[in-house]
Amino acid sequence: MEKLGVEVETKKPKVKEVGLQELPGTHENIVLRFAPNPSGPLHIGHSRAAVPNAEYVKRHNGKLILRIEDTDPKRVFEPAYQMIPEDLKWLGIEPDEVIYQSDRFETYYDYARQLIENGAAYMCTCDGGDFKELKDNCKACPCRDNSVEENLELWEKFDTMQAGEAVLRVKTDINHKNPAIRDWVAMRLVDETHPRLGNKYRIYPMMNFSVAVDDHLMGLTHVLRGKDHLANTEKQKYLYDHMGWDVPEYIHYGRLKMEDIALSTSKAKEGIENGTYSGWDDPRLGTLRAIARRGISPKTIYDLIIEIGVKMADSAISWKKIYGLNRNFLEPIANRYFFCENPVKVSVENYSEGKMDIERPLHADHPDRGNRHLAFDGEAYLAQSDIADGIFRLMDAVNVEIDGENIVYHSTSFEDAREVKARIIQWVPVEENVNVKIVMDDASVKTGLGEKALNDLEVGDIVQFERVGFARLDEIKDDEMIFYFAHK
RNA sequence: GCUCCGGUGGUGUAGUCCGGCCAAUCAUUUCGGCCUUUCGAGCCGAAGACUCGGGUUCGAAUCCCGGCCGGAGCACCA
Repeated sequence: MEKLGVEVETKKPKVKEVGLQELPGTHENIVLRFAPNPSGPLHIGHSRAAVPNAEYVKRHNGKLILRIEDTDPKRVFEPAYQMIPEDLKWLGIEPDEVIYQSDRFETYYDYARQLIENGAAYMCTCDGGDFKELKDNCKACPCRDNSVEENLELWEKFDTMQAGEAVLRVKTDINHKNPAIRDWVAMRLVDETHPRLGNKYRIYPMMNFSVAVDDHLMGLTHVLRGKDHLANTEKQKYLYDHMGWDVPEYIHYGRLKMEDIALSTSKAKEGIENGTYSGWDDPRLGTLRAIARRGISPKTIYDLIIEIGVKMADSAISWKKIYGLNRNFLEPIANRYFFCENPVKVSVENYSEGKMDIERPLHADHPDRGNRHLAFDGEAYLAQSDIADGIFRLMDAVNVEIDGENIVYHSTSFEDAREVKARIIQWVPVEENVNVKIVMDDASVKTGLGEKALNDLEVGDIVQFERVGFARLDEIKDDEMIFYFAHK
């Protein structure tokens, strides 16, 4: 008995984690960072990195750094400097500090020099191909044996060399079983004009170098990154080792595959430039701003990413899942309205009930929100796709029988409609209505009429068009309202 | 090819480290029913999974070995 008791006690309590696993290592004064390359606005894939960082910081009252990794001028898209913080804000993420790597070149140079002085890095003037040949065969290149003095001399002259003529390499293990790890490049020459630096510098740090220096200097306790950085983590550990720094806790998460939108930032940019897409918020794109425009709640994305967590296995997220979650947010807030696509004006023969003022609640579950009013006096617009032979109930109004071109009054009560199992369809009054366009998720447009109560809406409001789906009001024009379709 | 990493319902997850409380959690999805009124919302209900084969063990989703499948990296990109 006693033995059993001891065994049970040594076991860690199994705490049910909600979504994110507990952070390894310290939970005191944690410092995390989100470090995107400013090549465009944030994509849904970026939220995979941003959200867990922000969530851990929130849970442990830590510090979140937004670090803009703009050390490759070819991959900097200037507007992204503004777009990234905007997109983070939409997600509900406010970094405690924003840092631009392009401000820190002098720092990188200091550490590069230190590394050379320690004999941990060397200037390599080999041809790239030749170096690879040697490296792949576990052979050091001739430059590796140069003295510290020779290296320092080359380092001083680095700035005057031709791009490609030399690089600074960090010594690792030339026999490392993974060739990718062997003596990686820390600094190279770049002649491109940098959007923030102009042509002030020619010596640019490689990502592995600037990231490791910054992660250390900024006191990162944990580094969350995709598993595509696994080899980089190992490379960077050599640098920590050379410098005698403590390594942070590394957490690698798997790839996030998103169905339908395999669109990379560069492809999206190209499509925008050639007119294929209307902009970064084109509904076909997977950018956060496109998703926002369609009425997807940031909370949906945030929660979904938390649910996916930071495990190493890849995951594929589907629109169905996003829509399903988002529906839970939208259902209680979105008021209901009628919309008829490709409206057809119909007159109900033999209708003699006179003018009806029909009231329908803005939301069936929230009567306190009030009612909309729809007038019916024997005529209405119906959606073309709803017109077919049979008995139909114009929702809350009358029941009609359609037979080819003829539309004849059948009855008025809902009970009569039920009795004949009439399908219930929505309609729009002929006197008072508004022109509505709905931009669908494939950028096609549904054109039709909506009820006049839509006039009370403001841009940004999300509604549910009954039997059509949820949509966000994007723009109010003089003679029409433009919605973006979210989902059913 | 080489190096490394994964594999729980259609999808996303919990459980795996420390084997039994797991005939496996929750969400989404699909299907069915309900609803004085969304054939598309809502409500209720149901369906559906441990990659395979060996081994260890009284007992394996969980530990070991092997196969299969999938992914990533192999840049003077990040």
